[in-house]
Amino acid sequence: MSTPPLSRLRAQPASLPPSAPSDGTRRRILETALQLFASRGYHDTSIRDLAKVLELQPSALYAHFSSKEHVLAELVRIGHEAHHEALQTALKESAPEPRQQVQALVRAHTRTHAMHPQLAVVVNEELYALTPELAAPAVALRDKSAALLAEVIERGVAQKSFSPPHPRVTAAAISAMGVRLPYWYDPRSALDVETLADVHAELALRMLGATSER
Amino acid sequence: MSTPPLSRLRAQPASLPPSAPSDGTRRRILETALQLFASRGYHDTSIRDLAKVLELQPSALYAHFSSKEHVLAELVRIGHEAHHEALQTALKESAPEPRQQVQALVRAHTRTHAMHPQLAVVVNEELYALTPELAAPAVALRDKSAALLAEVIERGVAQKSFSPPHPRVTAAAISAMGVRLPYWYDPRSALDVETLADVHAELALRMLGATSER
DNA sequence: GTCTATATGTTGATAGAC
DNA sequence: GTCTATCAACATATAGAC
Repeated sequence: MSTPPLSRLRAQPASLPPSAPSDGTRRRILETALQLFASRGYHDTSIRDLAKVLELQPSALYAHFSSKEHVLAELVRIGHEAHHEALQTALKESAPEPRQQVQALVRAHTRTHAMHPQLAVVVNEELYALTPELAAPAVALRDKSAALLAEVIERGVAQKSFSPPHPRVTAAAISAMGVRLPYWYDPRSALDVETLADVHAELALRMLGATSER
Repeated sequence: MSTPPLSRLRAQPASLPPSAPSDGTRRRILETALQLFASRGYHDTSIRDLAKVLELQPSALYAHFSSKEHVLAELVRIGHEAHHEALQTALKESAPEPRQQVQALVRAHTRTHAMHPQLAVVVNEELYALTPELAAPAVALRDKSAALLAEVIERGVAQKSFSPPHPRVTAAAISAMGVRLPYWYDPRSALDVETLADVHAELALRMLGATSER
């Protein structure tokens, strides 16, 4: 780890979604690893660093995870599953019109990234530190999540509710708003998450050429 | 480095902007480091990995850079300077109206990220691997670049050419489109860089509530 | 499930010859 | 400016006692 330079992410308590294990030590390891991986990166965090913060001996960690890589894989799994489930739930609870569905998807996407910024960063920046076998389930979920938005946009274009300048590029731009959030948004700022989600939903509709009608 | 898992970035020839040193070995080191840092990350690339690709002994690198960190620092410097200069030039050559200036800034931002994707990734993901002293000049340039866009938006809002739902969040969303480009855009695809830049400029104007009038 | 102790390989960086 | 050789520190992971 060497001496701490800049931190990649604003310091804040590591936040795991409720789907994470509730068990004692295993959860503590995941939370601490999340904090360290998010601020210094996976490769710059050693098993020793992790054990030190946990006030355990390095060897004790191997009673809970078979390798450092499996700790990361578990975080990546949790992150992708929480994100995908949030999107699916949002879609299911939304009215069937493309306009409302885009709003629902964007709000869920934004909320997830704003409320679990460390997890978002680790999932996005450290996925490629995993062997293809361990990364595969996450990559599959990623594709499914992207398809949810793409399909809604496609439907909106087909029924002329949307008129984006380029559907694929616009979908990427909409996704990017959320993905970049952890790097500048401070959840303790005056701007609360729900307002932020509303603004992102409005920006998405503008990009798609749909008026907001709220 | 261990065995290559997934690559972080689509494989493609490392592309340094013209401002990089033209000299022989020093430039070769930078190009190779850029390729490796972009695909595997700084901390997962060893001096030995770098030397191997260059067909040099590890010790030979120290005749050109005083440390591994200084190689990264040089890449980060080149990347930030090229980006900032592109934005400044775009502004200078643009008409003075906020609408045209936003188009110019977004086009330059997008071109830079599309044409030098590895550099963009390394600059954005590995900046925090540097000690604060080595990172400081880049951080300063970053702030100046962000201010260029913020000021144009502010001016457009003041003179009622723009009506973004939230100027700061909208500025972040506009920037995010470009920053996320390297992760999905393939410069060899049918979508050429100038078309992409046009689409991003149009999306930015839509977010700002300015009609395009092209 | 935690500890002490250690095996085994890799790391960034340097010394000194040519 | 490159080489060979090497140092000291650190890495992940394991063995075996309690």
